[in-house]
Amino acid sequence: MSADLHVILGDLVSVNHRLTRVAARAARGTESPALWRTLSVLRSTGPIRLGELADLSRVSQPTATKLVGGLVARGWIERTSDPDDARVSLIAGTPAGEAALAAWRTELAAALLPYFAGLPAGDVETLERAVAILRDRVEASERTAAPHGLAAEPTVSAR
Amino acid sequence: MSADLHVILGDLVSVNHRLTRVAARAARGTESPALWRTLSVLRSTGPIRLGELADLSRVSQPTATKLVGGLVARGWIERTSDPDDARVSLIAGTPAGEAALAAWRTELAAALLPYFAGLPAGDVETLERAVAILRDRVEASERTAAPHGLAAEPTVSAR
DNA sequence: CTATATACATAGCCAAGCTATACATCCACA
DNA sequence: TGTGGATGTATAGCTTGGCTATGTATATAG
Repeated sequence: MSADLHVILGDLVSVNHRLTRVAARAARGTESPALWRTLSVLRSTGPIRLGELADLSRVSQPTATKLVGGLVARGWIERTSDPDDARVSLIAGTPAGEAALAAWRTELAAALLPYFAGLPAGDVETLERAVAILRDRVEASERTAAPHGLAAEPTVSAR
Repeated sequence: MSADLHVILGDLVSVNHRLTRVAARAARGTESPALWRTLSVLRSTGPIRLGELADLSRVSQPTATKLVGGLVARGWIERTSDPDDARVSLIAGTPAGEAALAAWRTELAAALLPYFAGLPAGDVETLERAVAILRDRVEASERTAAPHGLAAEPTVSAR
């Protein structure tokens, strides 16, 4: 018998926060969750303008500006100006950024692996499906979130 | 067939970060994830000393000191001194703290609910089981958490 | 051609995380 | 019975990521 969705969502967010701490400590030194999140959004959308990036990342525009600054400094993204509108800057990931993101994911997964060692195959599959469900919901919310009508392009299934 | 656990874990952390942003924006004004996390740890352990709280919360001791300060200021926890050891302060939740935590969870869940509306019963159940699995792993890691000092090396049972 | 709207940047604040270090207390042992 | 090292917390000071409010440049409408 399934508990109320309310309860599940509360538990989900709680356990997420705890897992985040475990991950942060497991992957010592390699931190900057916000940067990875931003990169990961960029990767799933392709080049977009800064405002769109902010909306999709669910952060304010000034926060996006800051994060973009950090990513550019690391050479993980590039800004180009829109020829049709001098106000906007288009943000795109670089190969270096993609490589860094992949490296982080690998390292993080390796660090977390011991905590999940010996997990029954059925549980692994449950986690996999849960991740898919969550990603779907999050991305659906992103699609309806962007007040920039232009962003309506059916978001590429991120993977 | 199930993808590699590595990939699943990487995806899990990624989607967690995104979900965290969604939750943060959904539950506007009611923020302070770290406080809730701390309260929630306390609630599941009962009164403990500050150092233990830091280890279980997976934060450094100074960070725990800060968080505890904030929680005391809000009347959500209490510190009492250990009669047997004048150095330690014992931290315990208060009824007010428990009520606040419950209220937050309710509010958060309500805010997230729209994103998950119309989720098939099977998916709900998957999420529920995933939450249970994750909680189990996180708490197992807490049990073997670093006794103090250096990084938490998960004592692997099956490597 | 001005006025308003839009896209981004800047300023300035706060919370949460960290390391390094200081302080207070306990405990082992001569 | 001191006294030196261990242990538990606190303090200092830094960084990052988040926010609101506001400034600046460009676009567009009338």
